[in-house]
Amino acid sequence: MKYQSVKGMDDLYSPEVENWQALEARSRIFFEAHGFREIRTPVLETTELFTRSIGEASEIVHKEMYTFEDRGGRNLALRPEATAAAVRAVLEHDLIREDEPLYVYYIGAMFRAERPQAGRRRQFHQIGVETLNTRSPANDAELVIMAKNYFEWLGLKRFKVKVNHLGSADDQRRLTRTLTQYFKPLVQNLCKDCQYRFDRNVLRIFDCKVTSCQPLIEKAPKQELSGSARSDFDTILSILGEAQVPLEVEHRLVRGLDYYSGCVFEVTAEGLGAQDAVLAGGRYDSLIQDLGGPNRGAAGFSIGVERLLTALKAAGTCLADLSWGDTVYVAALKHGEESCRFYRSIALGLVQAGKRAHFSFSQTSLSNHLKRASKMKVGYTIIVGEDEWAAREVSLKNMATGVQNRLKPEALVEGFKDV
RNA sequence: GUGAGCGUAGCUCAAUUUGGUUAGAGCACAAGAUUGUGGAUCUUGGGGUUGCGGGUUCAAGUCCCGUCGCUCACCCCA
Repeated sequence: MKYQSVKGMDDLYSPEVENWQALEARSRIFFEAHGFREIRTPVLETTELFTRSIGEASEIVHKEMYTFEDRGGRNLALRPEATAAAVRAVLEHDLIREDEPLYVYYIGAMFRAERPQAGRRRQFHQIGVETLNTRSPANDAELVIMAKNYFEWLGLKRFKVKVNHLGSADDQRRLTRTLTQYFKPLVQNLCKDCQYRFDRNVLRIFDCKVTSCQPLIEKAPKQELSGSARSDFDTILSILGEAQVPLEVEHRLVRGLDYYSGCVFEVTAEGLGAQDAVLAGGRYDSLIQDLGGPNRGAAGFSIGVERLLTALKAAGTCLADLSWGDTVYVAALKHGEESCRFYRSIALGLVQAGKRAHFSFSQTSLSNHLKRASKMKVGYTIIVGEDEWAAREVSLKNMATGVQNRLKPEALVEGFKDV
């Protein structure tokens, strides 16, 4: 085979594509019902937008971005995520009003040059929301509650909600200091990856899954929230408790994008393999200002579409109706210019009747036509053979009951009632 | 970027203890039994450079090397 799709980038077609269509449609309904409006931004942005927002040192920017120089010498990147782009667009068009929160959502393709594996593609898709110009802990809690309702509404049965609070900037600096002190004498006992993390970002050691590191991590000092961070997190937890969101406070939950600042959360689902996070998000209070805007807080989350569809499938939930019950199989046995016009009028009648039509021009026996129609599980079959053609009529057959009527094409729409 | 596993028909897989004639089966597809009436059954049929290239051998789907691709995991993340 000469050509194939680029590694980690998939083609999508029926019947899988119908699930995507259904998920996108339902997500739009859900988030628009919650006051969010869609924002569509280009897949290409200047590389700097991402190095600024996600962080120069982050893995994503460091080695996973598709970057290139265009003909004008501009450094561009395929977006690895959408939050920075959404904020850029909102600032560029001055969409933030003084005392009004701005709710936007997006659906689209993201790109990261990682080695593909289960739940990880180089082109993948996210559905995400951003609540801009918000500061209150209640807002963060609402996001988590909305996420929970969204998954339940879609029919995802078993999922876990994990939350954490990264603390104030001071808290984070202090934790980094104490962790560095704590791990310093233990470095040689840590795994190779953790030794690397120790040098680059101690907080990441919490992500380690190597068993030999676990005892050391268990005993490591936890984040001690101070002042408003403490009270904000308490407020969030109590709202989520009232809303009966079953959650786990995961002190080890740290996000890999530098712009996250306060409350962070994650939803994991079953049946996903090693990459089991289906949603992740949190507060990013300094990003708007970092990108040249006013000092306004914000929070949001994004959902991995591929992972969500996998999890829904594992949960036995089917979003798309793939039945062919409203499809009409047309056995077009006559060929020629005049019969072609005849078929076009039939097609029009079917559209008016709200049916889908599958025209088959195969030169095969009627018996085989009906065999195919049966296998496709269509609701009706229209036969136009010698007899019908001579009278310029059609035979309409109900495949479930076997009832069949001869009709003029004009009477076709009404005819569905009688078979 | 690191590691492991796997590439045989459209799909899922076979092919005796390092090898032995013409690489098989199920599903799917197509035709017929039924020349204008379907889902079952039966019969028949089309389909393959065994991913690609090289090597060892009288002989390679099978063994060796390389290469490409896929998968899973690490890493990272949605």
